[in-house]
Formats: sequence, structure tokens, C-alpha cells
Amino acid sequence: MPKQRSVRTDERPRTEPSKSERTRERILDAAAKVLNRNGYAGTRLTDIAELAQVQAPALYYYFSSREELIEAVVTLGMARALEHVTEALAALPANASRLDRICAAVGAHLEVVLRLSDYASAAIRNGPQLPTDLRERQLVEQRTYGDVWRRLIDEARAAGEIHPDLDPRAARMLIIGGLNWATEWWNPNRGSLRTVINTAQLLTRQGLAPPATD
Amino acid sequence: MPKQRSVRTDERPRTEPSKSERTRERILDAAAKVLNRNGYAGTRLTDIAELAQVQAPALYYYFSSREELIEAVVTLGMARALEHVTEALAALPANASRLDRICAAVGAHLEVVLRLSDYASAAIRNGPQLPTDLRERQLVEQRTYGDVWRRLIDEARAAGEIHPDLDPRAARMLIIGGLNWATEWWNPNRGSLRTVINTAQLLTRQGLAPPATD
DNA sequence: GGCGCTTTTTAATCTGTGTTAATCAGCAGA
DNA sequence: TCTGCTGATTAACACAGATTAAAAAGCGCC
Repeated sequence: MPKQRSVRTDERPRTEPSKSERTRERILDAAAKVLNRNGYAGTRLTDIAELAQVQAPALYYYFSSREELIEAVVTLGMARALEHVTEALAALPANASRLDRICAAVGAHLEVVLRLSDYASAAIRNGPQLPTDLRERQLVEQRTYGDVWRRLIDEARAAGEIHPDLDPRAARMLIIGGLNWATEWWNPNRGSLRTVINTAQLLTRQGLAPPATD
Repeated sequence: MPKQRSVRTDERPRTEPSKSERTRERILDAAAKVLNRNGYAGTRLTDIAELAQVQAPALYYYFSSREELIEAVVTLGMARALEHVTEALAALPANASRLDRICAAVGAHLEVVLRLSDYASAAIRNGPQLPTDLRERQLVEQRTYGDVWRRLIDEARAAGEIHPDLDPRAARMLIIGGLNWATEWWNPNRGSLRTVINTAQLLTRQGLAPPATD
């Protein structure tokens, strides 16, 4: 089937993935891991192949070039992050405050970056290192994701739930940056994900809050 | 003089830097810039050379290998960050609160990362991508730097100036991470450094603060 | 039990880049 | 002017890693 497009037919996965599809996934998973650890330029086909337990040229059966493989990882990563955060927001009760919504996004972002997907962190962290053409396409997706956050902040601000002295853009990027950076230091053995999420949410909630109106 | 060691003689810079020293600096500056933009594996000698306006083999007059050059950048970077933050803390009035001290560190970190030195951001951001031997030496310096922050947080916590529900390590890393990430998005044309620093400081101060004792 | 399709491998090629060797330009001092 | 040092250059080498070519291995199917 491959060699050109993995045509996303609309069927649910009623049939479990074929062997070929599983290999393809193994390769993507491996690529995401390597990309995460070594950065764009440091991502070697041979490393990916080894992790995926195939020979390097086998990658070319599924992807037409190194760059296409990496792009697939990045695209999937951005999509997963967006999806997970969106779902978390949708799951919120209707009466959640604006700050509640932001905290939910904080938690979801950390989850996807730390636990759910190497793809997401690979995509987010390597953005600036990508070659320009790839970078541009990634930026489009990143902006879509950023828009979700922008809106969260804007609405909260409009509702008076955010300290007026905070620059919205700077605050947003500082928060997201802190979350992104977590992949650098978080180690499941040294502290639970819950701890990190709780701390991040408290930090965010208090950090953004307006002065007590008294 | 070079070819082995740039023996740090103890003299103050009473004599302005020789031509050789200036070339060496140009090379280091270029390396820091490239390292910043392209990551460890993406840092090519040819790019550095071009930026520094020399031919690639000229680098070998000053450094014995690519790795040694990069290590020099990383080491300098960590040192500068530590130095700048330490100075900022030392300049604080004696009656500054613990939170004041933390905010000063936040400001100083942002300054060094965003304005003062490509070295610092190169060093901090590329840590995880470095080859293991280099990485280990960098980690030592990074821990020294981290200790400064750890102590700031611990003391503040002991003084009751930090919310007890926050995990100290997570909070520290989230904050520092947010600052580090700023190099990815901050653009001097789009907003002043002051704005970013103010926002970061307010975010931090409020984020860490304990619940109103009432 | 050989035929044609998919999937994967082995062997070979090509390119980019770190590094070395050999050489050159400038310049200070004798 | 010759000599020797410093700071660089050009040419050449070596090797790693992406890509391609050709062949092999599975494997369903008649």
C-alpha cells in the first residue's frame, strides 16, 4: 500500500493494523524518540532504523526521504497536542471559570508532552531547528495551537480574571515555555506527573490572578 | 600564543585585545550563535567559519577540535549566566524579601539569556543534546547554577514566602524553563525586554506566593 | 509448487563535513 | 635582507550517513 500515501480511508479501525502498518508506526515512534533526544540535525536514519528494528533503507519503503519522515512526526505531534488539549477543554463543566480552563490546558499540555507522546514534544521542541520549508508548515500548525491559548488568555483577561499588568503574549509564552521545558528535567522516577501538574497549575493560577479586589 | 592554552594571565585588560584574541572571540561568538540556532549536531564548522569571516581550518589554530570549541562556548555560557545572576543578587539591598531575590534572579536570567549572551542560551538549551562526556561536564556547571536557585527557593519556603502546596523542584524547573524558552519566541522588535521581565517577575511572584494569611 | 505482489535486505554510490598537510602572507628583530 | 614566528589559506583525505539499485525473502493464491 505505501510508497506514496497512506490514504486515510474513513473506516474506523475495525480491522486491527496490518503488519505493514505496525512497521510504519514503529518507525514513526522511533523517529519521534530520536528527534526528541538528538534534535533535528542529530536525527540519523540509522538510529531510527535500529530502534525500529529494521535496516535503514527499509525506511524508504514507507517514506520517500528523511525529511518527509521527520515532517510526518512533527505534523502528528502538533495534531496530538492540539487534540488532547482541545478534548480536555471540552470535558470541562460549563461553569468552569476562565482560570479553570487555563489550568486544564496546562495539565493537558503537560500530559501530552510528558506522557502521551514523544511526537508532541519532538514537534514543539524542535521547531526552531527545522529547515525553513518544514519550519514554515510547522509554524502554521503551531499558530493554530497557539490560538487556543491566546483565546483562553484573552477571554480570561476580558473577564477580569487576569492581572492587568501582565503582558498577555509574554505571559502565555512564559507559561507554555515552562511546560515545554519539562521534558528536559522530568523523570518519572523522581516525582509523579501529578505533582508536576499540580504545581504547574497552582503556579499558573496564582501567577495570572488579578490583585484581590478587596 | 594559542595552539594549546589561552593562559589566563592575571593582568587586567589594560592592554586592549590583540588581533589574535579578537579573532578568537569572533569565532566563539559565531559558534555560540550557530549552536543556538541549529543545535549541537547542526553546528557546522563551515557555518561558524563563515560567520566569523575565516576559513574553516583556521578554527584549528585556536581550538583543537570541533568539540573543544563547542565545549568552550558551553562553559563560557554557564559561567556568564551564573555570574550575572549572582551579581544581580549581590546588588540587592539587604532588606530585600526572599521573593524579591527570586524576582531579581528571574530578571537577571532573562537578561543574560535574551540580551547579554548567546553563550548562555546556547549552553542551557543544548545541554541534553551534547555527547555524554561533554554533557557530564556541563551538568556539573548546571548544577552549580541550579544550586543558586534551589537555595533561593528553599530559603523563601523556609521563610514562609512560598505556597506550601508547590513542589519546590517542579516549581523551580517550571520557572527556569519558562525563562529559557523565551529565546524561542522573544523578538526585540515585537516587545521590549522590560515587558517580558516585568511579566515574568509578576507571574513568578504571584505564582509562588503563599495563600493570604488573612 | 510455481507466480506475482509486498516488504526487507545487502551492496554500492554520492555528498557533506571534520580534519590534516602543506603552503603562504605579514611582520618583527638582527 | 634574511630569519623565524604568528595567523591564516588552499588542497587533499577520511569517514559518516543519506540515498539508490538490485536482489532476496515472505506470502497469498490459483
